[in-house]
Amino acid sequence: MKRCYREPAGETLPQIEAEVLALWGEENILSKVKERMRGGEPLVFCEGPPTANRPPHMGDALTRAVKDAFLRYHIMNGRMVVPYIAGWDCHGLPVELEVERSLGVDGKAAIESYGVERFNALCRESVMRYKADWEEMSRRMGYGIDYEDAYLTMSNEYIESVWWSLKQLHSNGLLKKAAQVVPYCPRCGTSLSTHEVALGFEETEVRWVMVRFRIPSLDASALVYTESPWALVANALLAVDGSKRYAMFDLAGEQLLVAEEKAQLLGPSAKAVKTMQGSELVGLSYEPIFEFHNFGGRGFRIVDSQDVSKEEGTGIMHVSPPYASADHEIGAAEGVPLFDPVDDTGRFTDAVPELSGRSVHDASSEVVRMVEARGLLFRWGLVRRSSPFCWRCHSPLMHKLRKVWSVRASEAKSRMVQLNAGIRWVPEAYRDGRFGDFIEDAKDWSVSRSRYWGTPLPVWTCDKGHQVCVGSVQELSELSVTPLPASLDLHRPYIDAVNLRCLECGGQMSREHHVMDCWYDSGCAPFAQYHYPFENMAEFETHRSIDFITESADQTRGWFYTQHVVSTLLFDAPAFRSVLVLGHLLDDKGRVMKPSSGNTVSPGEVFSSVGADAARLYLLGSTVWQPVRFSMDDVRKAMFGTFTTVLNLYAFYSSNANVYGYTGQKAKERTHDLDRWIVSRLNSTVKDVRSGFDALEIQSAVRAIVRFIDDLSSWYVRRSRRRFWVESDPEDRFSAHATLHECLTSLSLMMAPAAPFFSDWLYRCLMGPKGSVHLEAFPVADDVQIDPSLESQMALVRQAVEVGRTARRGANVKLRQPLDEAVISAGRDSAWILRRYEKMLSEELNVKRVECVESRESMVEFVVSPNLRTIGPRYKESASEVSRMLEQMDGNELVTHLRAKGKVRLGGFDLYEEDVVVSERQKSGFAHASAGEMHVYISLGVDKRLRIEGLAREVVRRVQHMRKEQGLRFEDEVAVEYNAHRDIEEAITSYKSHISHETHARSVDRNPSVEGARKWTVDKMPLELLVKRAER
RNA sequence: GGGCCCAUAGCUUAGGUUGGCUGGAGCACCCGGCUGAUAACCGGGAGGUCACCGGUUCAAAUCCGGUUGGGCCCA
Repeated sequence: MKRCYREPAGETLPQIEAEVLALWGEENILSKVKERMRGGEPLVFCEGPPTANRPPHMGDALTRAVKDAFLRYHIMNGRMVVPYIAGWDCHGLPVELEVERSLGVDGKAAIESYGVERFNALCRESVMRYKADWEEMSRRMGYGIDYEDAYLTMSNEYIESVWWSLKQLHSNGLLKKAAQVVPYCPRCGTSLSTHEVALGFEETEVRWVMVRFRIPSLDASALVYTESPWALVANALLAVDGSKRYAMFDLAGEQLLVAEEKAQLLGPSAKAVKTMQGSELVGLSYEPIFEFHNFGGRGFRIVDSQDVSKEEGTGIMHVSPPYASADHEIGAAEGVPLFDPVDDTGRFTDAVPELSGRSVHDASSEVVRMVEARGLLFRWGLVRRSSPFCWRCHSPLMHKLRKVWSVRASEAKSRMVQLNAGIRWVPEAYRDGRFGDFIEDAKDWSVSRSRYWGTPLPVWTCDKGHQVCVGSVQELSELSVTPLPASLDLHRPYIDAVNLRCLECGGQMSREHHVMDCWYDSGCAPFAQYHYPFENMAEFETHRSIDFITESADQTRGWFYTQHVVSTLLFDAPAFRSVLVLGHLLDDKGRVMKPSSGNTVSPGEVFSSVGADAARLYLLGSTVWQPVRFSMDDVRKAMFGTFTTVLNLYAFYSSNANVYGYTGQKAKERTHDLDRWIVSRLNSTVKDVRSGFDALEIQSAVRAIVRFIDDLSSWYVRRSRRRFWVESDPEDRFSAHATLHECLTSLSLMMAPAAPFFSDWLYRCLMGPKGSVHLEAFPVADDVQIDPSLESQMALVRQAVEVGRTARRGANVKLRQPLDEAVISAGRDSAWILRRYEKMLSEELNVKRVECVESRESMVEFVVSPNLRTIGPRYKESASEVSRMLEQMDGNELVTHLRAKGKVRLGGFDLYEEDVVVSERQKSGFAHASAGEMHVYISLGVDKRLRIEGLAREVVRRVQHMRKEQGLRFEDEVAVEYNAHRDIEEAITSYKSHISHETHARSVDRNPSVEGARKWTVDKMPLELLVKRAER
């Protein structure tokens, strides 16, 4: 016989995936998908570019699974994803650090002596290497997107788009250079933006000190608290809040000055001697702790500042202008000359001979000693603080005055808030919560970095201070003093060699040696991925905003933010319209997966062990915006059943379809309840899955699919089994085959976004190897096929079956033993429904008859006993006679009478309802179980006829078992020989044709001396069986 | 110290917007069934103070307030 369908032969999920992956490669499936979606309604997407500086981990796989499922779903629905390309974040400190490490060099001086050209070449190589790792992982997990045309933030085209944006900002006054106190990494020698700082908080112990500043005119010492003792070296001023009260305290004979409200700092023994207004202190001079600089006579005074009130401490703040932004503002306002004794590596210069060459963080304890040596240390201690570290090299950060370029994000605060209101956030709380709060308080964004591997800041200046911000390669070439080389790499050091002619004075201009914050690069991705505005004008102009992005929650201050800033300033439009924020991936113990904790799981290992689809289905079935706990074991446990069940459903389908020559023809009208039911369930499921995807609640889509698989397996196929091979009713057989075919095909389509490999494998098995599930449309629910009342009826039937089986089990009667009768009581409506399914119920419960009743009264025996509390006083000495008579009565009869008439006359005595205690007893001879209103009673009597039938089924079962052991296909015929106990023999002879039919036996013969037979015991009776493949 | 999110069986979790019959599943465990899906399939049992305290209500896992614990973010 020609077999139309491939029959599974023990393939595992990873094997199936490897097979499908190879097919996709051979067929170049991606180009077919792209071709298919051409002309569809655009869906603008942007891959949040992973930084190609480390191998991908499982958390990255989660993000990609979500992106992929989303895109596949919409592609199947006819959307055209633009631009449908991968993207890679190539620049920045992370990459440089990786190279520094591999070269064994540390710091900028070492890089310069190694050579920027060679250094940047290595950076490029490093990026390409990690990019390859990422592509490998992404392809293996089925992330369908164009990797060949991926955007790279290091490409000349991308850089040109970034330059274009910078020129727009520059000409609108939104990109400016100014001296600012900024977070600074001494090791990396560059400043960081506020949101970069946010990425690197770590818990550490910080040394605090309280020091004395002598104020000769008061004959007292001002107490000052600080957690950066080293900055005392550059102290220029003290500041108080003029509007506050201050007090002088006497403590062990010493006069100490602090804010009045801070008295508790000094302890109970301190006595206030005198109080004064802060403004009275302003203008007083104090004795400097150190005199490394004299500040031209403008320093060592007490000044007034609003910033003091915000400070923790004593209410008196020491001011060291280069190391805090508030301090810098105060210093500038007071006209204090700048004194910055710290170099770019964070070390003290020769201006502080005692500390020269020591890094500021190391020097704190030495500074404390120096203060102590001068007798000015009041107290010190350690405190746990979460303080900022460099998000990449983990050096402690400092604040430092730098000339930096910054983007005036603060000027667009309110517009950013307005535009954010139109963005759909999932979960919603991010919009006004974490993200909304952040943009409401947006700070200027310092974007220049004094580094090497990055988009060069395209600003050139001449001797006269004229400035030009170049916005394209074309413009560069026009302004260049010498012709540009044919293929100019826009990176350093090549770009540094390009000098421009100043249009204002004709002088020569050279480039500012900064590169851009790599977050600025990625913030430009929405338009730079198209090389806008140099190419693809239409693609970008028609949409402006991305339709959908998704990344993990840490991008709230990262990519989500930088895109929003750039897009608001440049286009006055939101960068994206909807965003799904993902939670972190946790390990099996609920801890965050981090390379530093050593608890990461390698995606490759997961995919080859349990399969990418299983991992995907597991991840996508979780509530992805909350932290997701992940362990390989969980994936195996949770998903193994789902895939093997579908695989076995298909195995069942294919073996039957092959034997009966069914090849996928459509069903005509469906009449069988089970067919109509599963098709209804199928269409309901399609609805649920769609609404899950549409609402960005992918987990509810996945769960609906899993529920359907369970219904298909545990009810539809189980109940329909025999229909698949029934010879007598080919119409019905056809209907069953066609229905299962339709269910499996739709299932493969529904599973395609979440499990792209297995679904395609299944689809090709069902529909032929030429097609692919990914070139098909996502199923559309047909409302006409949905029959809610049928679905609820079937649920009722399943409940009745479950209760009935519980009853059998309670009485310890195996399902294989046929019984006479089941009585189901379930209330009027339910009984009415169940009657329709009596045949199904009798098969499932293996009874000859099913009776559905509305009340269970007939199944209950009433037991009556006398209530002596009322009878006793009334009938005195006759009471015992009344009791005896009562106990002999038929309970049911008595109760019926009593309930109808209200009293009963018994041997001359009147009895009322109150005189009779009625209790219920299950009718004997029945097993009983109940659930809610539903009660099922099953008759337990087994007469000879039932016993013989049961024995016949035992024989069938054993023959089937032996067939399977011999690996026979079910169409193979066998010859059976037996020798058995008399009773079993009687069963075999009575049911010979049934047994032959069920087991495909050509002959069933008794043989008293059968050789090589298997010995069984059935109900303590011997049974010897020999099953051989029948000769043709 | 502030903000956001979370807490349901041993584990993973549904339900919570819209308060309402007995709080559903899956895994693991124990028990069983089926036998033309068989290294498959199906069922049952046990297991819950719905974190805690208080409030609103005829009625709270659900709404409100607080407490504790956890996660993330910030200062």
